[in-house]
Amino acid sequence: MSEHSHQSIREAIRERIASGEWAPGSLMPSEAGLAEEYRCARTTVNRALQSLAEDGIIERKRRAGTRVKELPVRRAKFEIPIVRHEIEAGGARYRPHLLLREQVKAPDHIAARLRLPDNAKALHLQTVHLGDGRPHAFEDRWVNIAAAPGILSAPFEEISANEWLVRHAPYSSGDVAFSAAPAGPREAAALEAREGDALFAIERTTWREETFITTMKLFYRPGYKMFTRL
Amino acid sequence: MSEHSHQSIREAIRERIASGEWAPGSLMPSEAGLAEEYRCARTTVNRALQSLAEDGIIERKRRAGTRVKELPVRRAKFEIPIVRHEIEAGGARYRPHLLLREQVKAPDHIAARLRLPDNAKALHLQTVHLGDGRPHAFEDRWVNIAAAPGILSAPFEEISANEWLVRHAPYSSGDVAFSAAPAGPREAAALEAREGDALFAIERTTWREETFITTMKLFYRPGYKMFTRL
DNA sequence: TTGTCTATTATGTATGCACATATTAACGAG
DNA sequence: CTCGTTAATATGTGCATACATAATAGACAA
Repeated sequence: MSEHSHQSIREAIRERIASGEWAPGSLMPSEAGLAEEYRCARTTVNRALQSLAEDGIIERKRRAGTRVKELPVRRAKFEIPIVRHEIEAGGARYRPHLLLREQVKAPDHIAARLRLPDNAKALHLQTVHLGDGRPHAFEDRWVNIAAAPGILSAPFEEISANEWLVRHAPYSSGDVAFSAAPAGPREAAALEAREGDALFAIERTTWREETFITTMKLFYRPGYKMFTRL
Repeated sequence: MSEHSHQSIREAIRERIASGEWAPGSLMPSEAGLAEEYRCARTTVNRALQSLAEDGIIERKRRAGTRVKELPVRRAKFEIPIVRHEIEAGGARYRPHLLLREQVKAPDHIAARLRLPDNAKALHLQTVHLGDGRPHAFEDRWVNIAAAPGILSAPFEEISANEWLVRHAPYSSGDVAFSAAPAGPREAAALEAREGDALFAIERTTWREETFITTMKLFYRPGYKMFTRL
């Protein structure tokens, strides 16, 4: 009878929701009630319900109680892929190949995104990520040099810019955008694709406190898919 | 001094990691140690650390202790977008427009994905999601009729198939794939785009227990981006 | 009727404690 | 020195309790 563990209770409740026992939008029993039903402490039920709330399955409000979400917006938790891991997971040998490394004044939209002072130079990097020598993704990156001391002498033939930055300029937050983009001449050449091919792209900008560190756009080879589970 | 709340402790620790106080890969103080430092119960520190572990920032092992991840794989939690919400969030009026509704034998790759018995018919739906009358996304969906009783008489002129299914055939799990695809004649016509345009696409298959409910592919209008935050 | 105050209630969270469990380190027998 | 046993230790988790906080319902007054 008593399945007392926040995980099992979580799954039991989730199942009861899925079965329709509590309709979308309807009020569920209180923590105290469920605790009695499952013969466990309220703390345990609380943990189970908080977990379900985090996943967007239920909604909780003080005093008002817990209710099943009308439209269970599934909050998928997925990992921002690290290119090297993707490639190695496929059994291939990873190698980053640096195509371009220059210090120049960044174009306006990049300077704005990194909040660079006027006329400041930034580090511009272009890399192809290779798996067993074949192109997997093309990366176009701008780095705020002031925010990443030492980057000018980093050995990007051995380690990718991403990994160097993670180790030497830890960031606290960032934003990400996923999109589809047609391959331009640059991307087509780097990925051995045709101009105009539909490429899956990830843009990412990261910062720490008020300091912007880097912004990049990653174009995957044609046909790439990013998977996750609900 | 004593900031005792799992949230504030979580942020404090996160900040200390970001600042480099504990290098990637290195061992952090034990829960007991941190509890003493922050003058709170071990339970509270435990909660803070579990939360950081969920986000992929630290790694914990019994007896071995807690260590900062070498490559902090950021586990971004983001919401699988609901088209209606996206459109309404932009201030536009949402309307689904049903282009096709047929009961036919599903093509092999669809039948396989839904685990349909041989020669079983499935419900095939094609919908354009409109915002203020302009196309926002094109949806191509197959539904396992046996898993969604009543769907044959659902009023898809008023409610989108997605919302009908969420309410009447709750699912417990699913998988999702993001990709880029060139617009075919169908997508181009529905989205008022040109053939070959790069479209952002989401594929989703959902099931409950062992029963597959539906599989669909959603093509967004050219230029669409999906945002999230780390 | 309308607005304000108050009591009630469900969730949020901190605490101290006990015990479970995985893993490592130390130890001892051969 | 090697292998297997045992002890030590950090995290995992449950419980009872206490109090905080938000939101609501109800009482009461204007």
